[in-house]
Amino acid sequence: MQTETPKKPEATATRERLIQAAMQVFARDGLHAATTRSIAEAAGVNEVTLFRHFQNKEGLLSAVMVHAVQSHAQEGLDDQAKWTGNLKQSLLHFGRNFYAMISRDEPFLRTMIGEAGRHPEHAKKIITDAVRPVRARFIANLEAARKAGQVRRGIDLGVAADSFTGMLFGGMLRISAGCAEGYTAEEYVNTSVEIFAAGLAPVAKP
Amino acid sequence: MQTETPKKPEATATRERLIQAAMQVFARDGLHAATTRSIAEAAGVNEVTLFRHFQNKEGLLSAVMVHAVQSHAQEGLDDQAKWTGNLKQSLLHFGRNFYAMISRDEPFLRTMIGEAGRHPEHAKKIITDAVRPVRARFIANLEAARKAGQVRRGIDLGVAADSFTGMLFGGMLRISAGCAEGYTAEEYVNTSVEIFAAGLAPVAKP
DNA sequence: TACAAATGCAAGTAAGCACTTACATGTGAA
DNA sequence: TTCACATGTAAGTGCTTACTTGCATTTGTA
Repeated sequence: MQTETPKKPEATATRERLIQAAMQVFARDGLHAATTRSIAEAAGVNEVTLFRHFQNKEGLLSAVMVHAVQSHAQEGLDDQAKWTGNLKQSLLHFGRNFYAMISRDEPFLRTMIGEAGRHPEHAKKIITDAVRPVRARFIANLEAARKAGQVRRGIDLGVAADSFTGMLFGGMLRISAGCAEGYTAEEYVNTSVEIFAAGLAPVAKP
Repeated sequence: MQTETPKKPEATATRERLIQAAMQVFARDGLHAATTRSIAEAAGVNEVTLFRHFQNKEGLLSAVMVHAVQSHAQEGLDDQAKWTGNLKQSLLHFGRNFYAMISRDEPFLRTMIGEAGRHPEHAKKIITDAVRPVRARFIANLEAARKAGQVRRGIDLGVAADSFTGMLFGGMLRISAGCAEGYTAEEYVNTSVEIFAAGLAPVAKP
């Protein structure tokens, strides 16, 4: 029994297969309804192997969270746009990337939202380690845009950043649930960016 | 045994107490983790009484959904503002009411979002019966504002309406989870409305 | 008073759950 | 060859779950 620190590379592979499977089953069935049996089955290993790698179901969940945060922290780093030019273009680029990211992990995010009140420590970890850096760089970009005269004053950029991502997030939840009436995800992002960019732009002096 | 159609008024009262308790326990523990035992305990009745009123747990959940939709459909009707005057004021009034509403039912909504993929029929019902009428009137109000020259052209008002409510909804999720950094819910709504109103306003001609 | 509806109470069922124990099998390195 | 590591297999533990059955008790009504 090796639990938590496998020596051989094949053990590490099994461990990662379990984490991947757990992420999918957790997202599909919910944290509570997901059974260790079904997770092991999805990973193609015996249920006992699951308990040899992780002390219990909670330990597996923690490992899933760590993995989810790590895989998210590595992306979004390819955003080296200028943000000092056309604000609408920059917002559109960021917004599309952001929407694609949250849309890809929609089932998992949905489960996490539903369970956030029941597992505050995991929710906090995701926020702290995964969304905060993305948010910080977005805010910094907005500040750069403001210095370039693209954003008017009198608006808290931290709140504005959360309004923008919240708008995309709320829309993604609606659209992925099939409750968007008469428009596509792309149209939603485009229109949202259109409104938001105009809302941030300095007022035109007559 | 009477199941589903009580004759005496006291039976109806018991049934409603069970529905109220179920709504709370479902929201607190999640649809799957909530047990019939704890629901009956929260309602102050015997567990057997629960099964005498509803065939099974699923039947209770359906009754909860019907009740939630009905109670929501009755509110929000006190919005007889003009919408042809100051757009920002109208949006602020609507936004505050909307935020207060979703904030009050936050645990329940959170659970529903998490479970929407697992119970599509219930999610659809909530959308169709509860959010669609509110959305329709909001859109109609935006159209009235546009006719009054308060909203520029070239923007799909259906998408805009969903962007606005999505923005408030996404912010509510963040704030209620304690992940808002350095601002209150009121500041969030104010800034969101500020940006959104400016984003919808007609461009100032030089 | 008699009756039926509504509830409580005690007990139990069958199934599923997380998790454990004991033992056999395969594999790569010393 | 040997041996520790990794996994599989089989069986079982104790607990909880949704849900049921039978019977006693209250309560409004005719």
